[in-house]
Amino acid sequence: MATNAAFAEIATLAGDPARAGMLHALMDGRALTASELAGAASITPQTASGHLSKLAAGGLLVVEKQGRHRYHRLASPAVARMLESIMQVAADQVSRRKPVVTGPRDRALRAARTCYDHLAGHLGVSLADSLIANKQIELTSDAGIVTARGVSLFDKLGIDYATRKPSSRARMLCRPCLDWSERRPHLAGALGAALCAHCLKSGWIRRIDGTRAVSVTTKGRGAFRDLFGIETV
Amino acid sequence: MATNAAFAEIATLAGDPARAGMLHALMDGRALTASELAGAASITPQTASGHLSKLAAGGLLVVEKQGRHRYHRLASPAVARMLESIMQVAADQVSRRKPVVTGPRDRALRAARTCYDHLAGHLGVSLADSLIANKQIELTSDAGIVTARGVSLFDKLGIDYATRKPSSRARMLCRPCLDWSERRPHLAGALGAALCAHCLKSGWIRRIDGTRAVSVTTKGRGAFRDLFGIETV
DNA sequence: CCGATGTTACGGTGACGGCCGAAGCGTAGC
DNA sequence: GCTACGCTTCGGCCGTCACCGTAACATCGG
Repeated sequence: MATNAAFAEIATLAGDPARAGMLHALMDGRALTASELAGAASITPQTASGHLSKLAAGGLLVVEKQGRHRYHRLASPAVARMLESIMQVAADQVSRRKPVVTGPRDRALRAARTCYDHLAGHLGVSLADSLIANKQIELTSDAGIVTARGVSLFDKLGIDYATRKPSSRARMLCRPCLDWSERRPHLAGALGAALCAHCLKSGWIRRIDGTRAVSVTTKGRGAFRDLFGIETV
Repeated sequence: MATNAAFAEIATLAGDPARAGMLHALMDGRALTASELAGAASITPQTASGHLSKLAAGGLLVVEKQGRHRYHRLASPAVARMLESIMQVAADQVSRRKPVVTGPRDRALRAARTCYDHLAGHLGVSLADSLIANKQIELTSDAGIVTARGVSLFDKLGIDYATRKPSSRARMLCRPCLDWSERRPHLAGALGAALCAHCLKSGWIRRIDGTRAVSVTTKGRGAFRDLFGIETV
């Protein structure tokens, strides 16, 4: 079967430690240069270049030329979802072997980070918990919906959660995404992306240098407390 | 980062052609013996044995001893979803290069097959289309819901689509799954699994020997025509 | 035009891993 | 017990691929 070979090819591309590191670094949805990715994967630029051409040839990345820089980005949300799903399975195995190894440098990542286009980490899970507790969304392991209460909340915040809305406004769709550090679902999908964008735009959170981690601003601390009852550290 | 190594390990496990073939064969959710899997991957039993121990050690498979047979099965729905998501990315690349290569022996698979625990192929997509057209479900690329009309339909059929139902019966949750052969979403999640189980239990479809393909019975042909307006060949 | 920077191409080296043949172990049936 | 069968382990062969050094190629700034 031809699909079988293609499957193995894609998985092999993701299977190399160096390439995995680069894909991991691109999971925040931004575009990075070959040198930045080389640093992220701890390899030389020329080795990274080879990997990147393979990833691009395999359709996992798209490349954007801009002067003497070449920006690399995940090719599609489908690729991001694939990486997420692999991380979930990997997280299962890790936690099964070791109780939990909280790296000191991972603290920021575990506290709050972006996951392609939405929020993850303790902050992401807390937000989802708050929305569920206040009956603004409902989540199962497979799917999620926004309730009428949720619709009014997001309207009030001015969050445009859908380009084309389904038939009923009370039935906005969203998607759960298992958090690899918290091991509980956070909010993904179109609504998760819109919420994350709103947090960034409003200055509630800020990206930390070149990582996926984000920090909560003073303004954000107040907003999360007032709107969602979340105390951020 | 430790998670990075674990990620690469999982992806590498899925990346070998032989292992990919075995995982592919296990995608229907059943448990197969080492010999059957060796045949599916076209390798000798001793080679298969090595692969299977690695897959089990990596947590992708669980093994069940039964006499002198050892049955291998996907470890969890999360693993199945991971494989699905890789197939989706792989399908994108395949179709991008070649117009579409319909293997003669794949005909049955493309017509109707199981995808871990739900229906896929032309039949699966047609079912989803019918449910959408009749406003019994709504699907986006991320999520889906069952409408009130859908609830009454599944109640009438006696399909128990959820163990614990969410607050409102009119808002049952389901999940879309991009079909790799049809390239359009079909119905997955708890509802998809329940619907597939009902089709099997009612004798509407039957598994074809040891493959993922299913055939529509005469009884099923009538049921699909009457209930969903689908003409099966 | 010239150096600096970012990126790609090539060749050689080393190691990891898949593959099979042969042999060892456990279970089932006679 | 003995034989048949399924499965696993071991040993050695071989191909593949990641890696880096060196070098060539583009682009930007001066």
